[in-house]
Amino acid sequence: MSKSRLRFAPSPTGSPHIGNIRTAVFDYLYARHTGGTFILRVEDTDRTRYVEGSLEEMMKGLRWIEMQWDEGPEVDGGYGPYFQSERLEIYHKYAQQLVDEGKAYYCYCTRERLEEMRKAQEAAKLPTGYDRRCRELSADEREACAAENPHPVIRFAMKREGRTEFDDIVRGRVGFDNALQDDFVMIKADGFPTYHFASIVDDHLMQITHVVRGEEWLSSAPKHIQLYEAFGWEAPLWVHLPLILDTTGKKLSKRSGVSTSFYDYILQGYLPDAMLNFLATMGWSSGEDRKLYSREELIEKFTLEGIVNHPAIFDLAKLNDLNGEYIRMTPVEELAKMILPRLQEAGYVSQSPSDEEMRYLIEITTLNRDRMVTLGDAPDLVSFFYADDFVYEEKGVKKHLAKETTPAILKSVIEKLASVETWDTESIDAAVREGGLAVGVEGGRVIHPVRMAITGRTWGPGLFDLMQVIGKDRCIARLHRAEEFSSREISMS
RNA sequence: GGCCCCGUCGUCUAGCGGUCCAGGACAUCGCCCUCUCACGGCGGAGAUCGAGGGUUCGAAUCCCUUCGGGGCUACCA
Repeated sequence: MSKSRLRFAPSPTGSPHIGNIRTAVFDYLYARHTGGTFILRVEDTDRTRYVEGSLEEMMKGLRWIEMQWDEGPEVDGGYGPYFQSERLEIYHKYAQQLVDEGKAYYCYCTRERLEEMRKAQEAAKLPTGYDRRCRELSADEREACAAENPHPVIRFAMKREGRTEFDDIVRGRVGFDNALQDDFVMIKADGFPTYHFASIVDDHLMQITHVVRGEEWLSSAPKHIQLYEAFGWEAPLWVHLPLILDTTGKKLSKRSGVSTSFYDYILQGYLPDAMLNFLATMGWSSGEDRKLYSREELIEKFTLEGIVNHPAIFDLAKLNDLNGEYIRMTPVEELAKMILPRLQEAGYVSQSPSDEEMRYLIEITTLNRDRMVTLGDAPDLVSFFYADDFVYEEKGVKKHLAKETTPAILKSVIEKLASVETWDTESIDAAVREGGLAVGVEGGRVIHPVRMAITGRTWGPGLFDLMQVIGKDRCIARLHRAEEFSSREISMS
């Protein structure tokens, strides 16, 4: 049996969509699972929707999630070119073949006429579709039409009777009445092929074995099947993936509350493997009660039979949970490197960090890892490790700094801390508690004001740990600052 | 409107005639850990398997009908 060949065929019409990447994930996983080939093909047949740079973004996105294609742009595999815009002669040749065989025909109808026809059909509550006016033109008629419209399209002559049926891997047998099918356009007036035609010619020429695509393509499958029959080619296996919906049950879109742009997730700081895990388990299940899969496990376990047939709602909470898991599984040194660029951008770390800066970063990362949902959380989470002039959190001020007793507590803690010789967590712990005891408070009553003084917030890593990392001098300076602030607050009220 | 697909806890799903008065995960709630938040641990609530008919000794699982949701209906993909 020959090797599987799957293609991911996006069109460069904008920033990569999360749903498209999910389709790519399935292509990639199955290709790898079967030891086959993962192909990237660019369906740039619509010149009006072409967006500069979107292919580059797509390739960057695929590489980011570590799904390198075996054939496609920048990787010649012998079946190219992989840009449909560079395959125009091929399409024309095959289109002409069908015309010559009477299986396709030139259509001279204007857009205006088509538009009117559609309106009339809708008004009469009839199924819309081309009325096949040009399907059986005589030579004379054709000549007359050609004079009227020098840029005809080529339409495929669909069967008018019977049914077109096929087996879909995820849905089983699916069938459509041929009488309801449309004589679709194969070659547009500008000479470019439509998706329906180009993808079939290419899939055949590139020896694609499985067509994996979204369910929105299911109803146009009869066109594709009949095209294969007309050419006498063997059709690939069909795999129509369930759609990804938003929380209102509609196809995921801009207005869905969550972003559909794959890039947004990269920017936000989701990890490639978390994203892969998330995307793979949306519409596919191994049958086990499991949530974490490594890339290798995904490849090993992925089967077409595991694809579910009902749509899935995009659940950001689940993605967040997964990402947190992956962040916690990442070794600190590595995690530190991952958040480094974000901290540099925030101005916390220099462009070429010294060893000292990196050591500090790693200590901070260790302390904050459990609280990170995405890498994007890092700058805010660690801000007080770098900036001394932070603003005190409003509710913490009320609770811990605006109290009559606070200045005395802080003063006492400063005193005890000042005499600490070995700045480790045990000594800090002891000093802070002693400082509280000296003025008659203990536990949280002393720790909370100190935390506010050191971090400006009511929550965060263990106080003594973070103080140890921040250092003695800075801690004492912050305590002084808070003490002054506290006295001011009290006198003002 | 027509055609097609889908329908198990709020969400992702397991389930493929009996071991299911339905299991796991996320979210949610409570408890524990604890200086706080988070992590972690434990526990709870949450689905009459969209509904109604069959078939069968027995159905979430098979059949029919019905309702609901979605997709497509372009010289876009």
